[in-house]
Amino acid sequence: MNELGTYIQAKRKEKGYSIRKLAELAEISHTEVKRIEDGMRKQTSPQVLRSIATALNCPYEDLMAAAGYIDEPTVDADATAVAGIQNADDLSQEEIDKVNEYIAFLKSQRK
Amino acid sequence: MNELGTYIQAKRKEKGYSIRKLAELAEISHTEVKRIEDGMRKQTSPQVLRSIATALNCPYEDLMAAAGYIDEPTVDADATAVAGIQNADDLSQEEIDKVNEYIAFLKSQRK
DNA sequence: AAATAGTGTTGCTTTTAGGTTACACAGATG
DNA sequence: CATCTGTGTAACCTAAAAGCAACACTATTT
Repeated sequence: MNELGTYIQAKRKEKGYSIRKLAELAEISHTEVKRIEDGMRKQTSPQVLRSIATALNCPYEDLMAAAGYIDEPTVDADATAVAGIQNADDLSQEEIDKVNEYIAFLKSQRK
Repeated sequence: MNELGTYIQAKRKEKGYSIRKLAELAEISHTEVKRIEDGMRKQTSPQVLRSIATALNCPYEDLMAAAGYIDEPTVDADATAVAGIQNADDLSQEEIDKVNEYIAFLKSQRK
């Protein structure tokens, strides 16, 4: 079983779905779900991955990454985006370093 | 002709390649290149797109986006990622606000 | 115990991505 | 003029993705 199959099966069982239930939600055949989980597909189409991602309510990018179609979005990249830090696009390297220092300072001040 | 086909053909002609030359560089059949350019493929595989991107020396992500497989990387999202701000994933809202204030302060100090 | 519904699994069929070959038309070269 | 070489295009074939139908097994229900 490959990475994609492992990922999908884990998510599916986590949700308590049967193969058929997931297939129904994703509007694809249940045999296809099984074959993907078993790693019997060399090139599962992005279209199908998108359907499964929607059905599992998990990020499409994760499935694409598990399938080897894109690089894993780095944790740091996502984290900073989620964090809501604004207007950091045109900072110089010195300024970035200062911001990172400041973040470290803030964390050290936590009680 | 769809977006992907238009993009690839434009890049190909820009490089002065014939259909056959591009196919040779990408190590796929020239008929497949033509069909993709003509938009006769519903689901061109990411594998093939990767080969074409390499042959054309253009970003794979652009082809994936043109095919509708991924979203165009948003400028803002990339900007914060590129900025290199670290360990901001677990900041509280107050801390984020302070960081944003600090960034504004740094910018105001520029001469 | 028999019927029913749910589960995973497997063979068969259809559809389509991709390759191989061949065609028609140009321009260059003998 | 005839032959090669490169261009795009189209017909045919193969392999793989995806769907359909049926199987075996379990658990529940009548």
